[in-house]
Amino acid sequence: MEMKSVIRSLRVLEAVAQHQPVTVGELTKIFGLPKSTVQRTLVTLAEAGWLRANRKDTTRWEIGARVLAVRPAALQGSSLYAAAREPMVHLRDTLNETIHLSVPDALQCVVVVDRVDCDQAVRTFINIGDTSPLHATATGRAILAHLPRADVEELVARGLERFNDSTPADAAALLAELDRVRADGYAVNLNQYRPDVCAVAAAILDSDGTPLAAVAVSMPASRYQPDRLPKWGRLVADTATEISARRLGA
Amino acid sequence: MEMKSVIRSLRVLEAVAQHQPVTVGELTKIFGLPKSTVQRTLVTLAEAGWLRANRKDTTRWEIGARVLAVRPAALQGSSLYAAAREPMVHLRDTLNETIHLSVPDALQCVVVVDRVDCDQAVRTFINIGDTSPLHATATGRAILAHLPRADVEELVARGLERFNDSTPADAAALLAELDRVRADGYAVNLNQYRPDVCAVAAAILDSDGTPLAAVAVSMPASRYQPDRLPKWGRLVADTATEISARRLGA
DNA sequence: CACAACGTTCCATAATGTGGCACGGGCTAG
DNA sequence: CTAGCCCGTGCCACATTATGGAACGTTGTG
Repeated sequence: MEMKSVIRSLRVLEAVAQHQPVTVGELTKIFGLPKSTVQRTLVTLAEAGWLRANRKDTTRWEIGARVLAVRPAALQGSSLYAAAREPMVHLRDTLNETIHLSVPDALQCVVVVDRVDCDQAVRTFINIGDTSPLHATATGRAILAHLPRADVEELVARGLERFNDSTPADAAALLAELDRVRADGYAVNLNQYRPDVCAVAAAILDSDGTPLAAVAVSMPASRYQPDRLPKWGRLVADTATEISARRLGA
Repeated sequence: MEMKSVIRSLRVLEAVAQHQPVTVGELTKIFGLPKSTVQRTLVTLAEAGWLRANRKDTTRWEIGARVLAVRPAALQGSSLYAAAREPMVHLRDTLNETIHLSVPDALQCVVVVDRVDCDQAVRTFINIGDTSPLHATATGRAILAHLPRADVEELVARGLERFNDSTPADAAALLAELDRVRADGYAVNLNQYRPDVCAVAAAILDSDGTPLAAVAVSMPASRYQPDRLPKWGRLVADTATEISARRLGA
């Protein structure tokens, strides 16, 4: 409602990130704004260090380095990030599936902040920065299971979007699943968000028990084997515990 | 010169990143702006998803997750980032010193984008997002050595800031050093930028030979041993080569 | 209990961003 | 070779938009 120029500038920044390196003309088509407005916005963002002209084609714009100094608190000082790296690589080596690290964003969603790829020919593909709903994914529920009951109810009150038949439909189903997550120490998602994607996740906790993030192993549904779940769940949970411990020890 | 509100909003965003979680009052002290202006800016940034209220203390603001979807092209798809991780950990394990990954920012500076810590009691401390000049650091010169002569001259023309007596003073000194870097395959920095910090770095190249980034091992000057330089240089250069290869293979 | 400090809201003011237009350079088709 | 086109860039009168002082409500403290 306020500061339209700021909001618009940030949208432009996001568009540049998506299409970089991009020209003024391309952006005017995306936004339907006058050329001069887009141009001015780009110059301003560049002046602030958030954008820069491409070195090879100076009429194309790309994201500048300033962006890297601005990171969510969970990643600040790289404590979570650095602590997670080696355990994630180890888990990938053990399971040979893609491993993700995600952080919650204010009860809205979880965001993928890091990824370790496997070398399978068929594998899940999720980008750093991608978001997904808390209630419909293994990562989200691993985190939800460690949040106060009130927060879960707030989330339920906002409505649980369904992505297909297996997405938890109501508060009861979700709460029962969260109980199971707490009992087992890991969360599971079988095609409940993206079709054909299964995942097993566990929460990374702060010293006071607050869930800071979650690690997950995700795979195509075709490679999911129910009988291996207890073992995989334990491995993921152990990885999360190891990361929590390293973060606090550092 | 233009769009003051946008520039100011970005400064506020950066300040929040530095001090998060932070209150309106603290920010007004930092900027000397009226409370209402800061407040409005914060709400606007939050509306755009770049900021959010802290969950535990809703009067404190912190960086939102949206930021993570906006990354420089060099890191896009995380190919560099993911490719670099394991070789960096391996190098750290071999040398037990802090390892950095940095990317150049448009002939202006290099930015640290990743870090693997060692467990030494005394160690170098550089944050992700920190920037340093191209001509005065090992990382910068490792990259400069692989840029066209014209680019180096452009940089020289802009002037070479000196940080202490050992910083390269003129074009001749810098060009001679770059020749040495190309011959040896690694760059060295002995207290030329930050006092008491030594580093050995090597460039990570794209398929066409463009330098995309550089890996560096950095250590307190007290642990630098000249006789080990050839061996360390070779290890760092091998790590850079390995990262280049992994990135292209992926 | 009263004061102080803080986050939040409101609104008249003018400063600020807007976008139509025009310029110049590079590219392509005739 | 040149005419026509498209693109990035710079300008400027207009009015939309952000500004910041002042007032309000709440919290915690002496």
